[in-house]
Amino acid sequence: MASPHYAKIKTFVKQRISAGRWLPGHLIPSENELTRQFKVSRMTVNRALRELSSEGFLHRVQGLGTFVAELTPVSSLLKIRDIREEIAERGHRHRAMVKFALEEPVTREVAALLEVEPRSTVFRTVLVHYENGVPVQLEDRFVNPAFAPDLLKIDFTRETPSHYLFRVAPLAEAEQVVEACAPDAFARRLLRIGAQEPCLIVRRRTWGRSGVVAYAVLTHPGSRYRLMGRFKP
Amino acid sequence: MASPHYAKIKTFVKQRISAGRWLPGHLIPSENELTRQFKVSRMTVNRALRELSSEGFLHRVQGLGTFVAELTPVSSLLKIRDIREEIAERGHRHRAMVKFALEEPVTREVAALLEVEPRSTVFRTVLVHYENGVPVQLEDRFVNPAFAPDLLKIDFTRETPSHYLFRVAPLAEAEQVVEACAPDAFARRLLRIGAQEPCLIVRRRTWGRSGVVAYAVLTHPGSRYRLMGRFKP
DNA sequence: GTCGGCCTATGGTATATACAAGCGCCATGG
DNA sequence: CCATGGCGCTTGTATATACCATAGGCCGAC
Repeated sequence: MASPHYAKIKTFVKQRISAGRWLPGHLIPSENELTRQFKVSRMTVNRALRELSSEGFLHRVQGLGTFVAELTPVSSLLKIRDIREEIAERGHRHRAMVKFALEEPVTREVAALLEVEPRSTVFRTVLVHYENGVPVQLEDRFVNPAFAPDLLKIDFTRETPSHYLFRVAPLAEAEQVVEACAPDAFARRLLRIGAQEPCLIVRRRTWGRSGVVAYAVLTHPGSRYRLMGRFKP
Repeated sequence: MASPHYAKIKTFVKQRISAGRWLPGHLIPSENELTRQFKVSRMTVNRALRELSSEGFLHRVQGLGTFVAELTPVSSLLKIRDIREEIAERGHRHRAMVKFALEEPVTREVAALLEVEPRSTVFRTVLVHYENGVPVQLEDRFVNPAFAPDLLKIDFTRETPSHYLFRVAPLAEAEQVVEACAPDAFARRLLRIGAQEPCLIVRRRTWGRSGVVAYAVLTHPGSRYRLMGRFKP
């Protein structure tokens, strides 16, 4: 066993969380309890839990105990990241459910956004992304078939549309508009939220070398998703 | 001296770095050296340096020593704009209503965000910004008085706090977190919206040369505000 | 019933100590 | 000359202990 004790405790706790045995808000064993379970000193347990807390996995309250942090994933305002990678980076489990993936005639609005002919067809994929079993993003994506003719052959439970598009049409530019909206019935059902829960909607257009590759409407439950950006002017 | 020893050591090291006295690659004093300087135990120094290392400020090599980390490039095209200018640019009328502007003791949360002592006081300004008479932003701002001692003397109906801070403490870095939330009663009343109207909340921290200048919570009615960013990766 | 103080469990910090492990230097011996 | 091992420095980890601060429940006094 090469890795130090505190690392083993961290791994133990992270596994409980990512396996869903300890859900957000769950009170985990106290330092003294873990001290007994792992037969190490309290300082070692303290270090493990303190680090997990600073990494955002746990939430500690003096006098009360240590809780599994609420799911408030933070994603980037400035970079386009694949949600699957983001979730994996947090040590969580990602799963995608494909609602549908097909070729359909464009609406006038989408034609304008994708800069394609009004009577052409585009690919449209609708997926729900889950983090540890909780739906965190409804992805409704329109793709210009000229840039990704094989898109519909992809198994989206293994590779996200976003990741595939990065591969076949490297990102040259992006535009995002962020807003808060009440969810429609479709989003409520797929994200398993109530009508009163606000949603964070990101409308994103991405460009490759020679034009608009995709337009995506990403709907997130307000309580489970945040966007973050840090920058120097 | 409210803050713990390890935090003081962290602050000391960060100041040396941000002041440019210790440049990237510089070998900083060893744990034992700092132990003597600060008259604390080695474990305390170890914690301070270990945390700074995990936060990316330092780089440690067993057997060699602790070095100031190389610069990690952060690029972005995002800008912090003064809302008054934004509204003026759209050809609309801006008006600000000052709800209050005073000095008050910090909460623990704000103390941590502003990186000030837990029992100190900070300036707090609460304003509502109107575009053509319609409320579009509730601004709740906490300011470190050290950077803007004369803040409360400003007439905020003529110059926004944000604009004043740009003048007296030039922006070196910023961090924003965006989320969608239901408005609380206070926001509902000031923004004149219903409970079911989602809000877009931007939490923004801004840095000057030598520390966190302000923390602002900006609440916008979802139907009247959007954030947009366009960028190249 | 209500208020206030006490008790206990929790996490937060600080210390002294110990040993492990990585790196560089240098003396010693071939 | 070079190789090797010892030594001293560094950071990395682990422990036992102590005391502080906070939250919440409990119980008695009023």
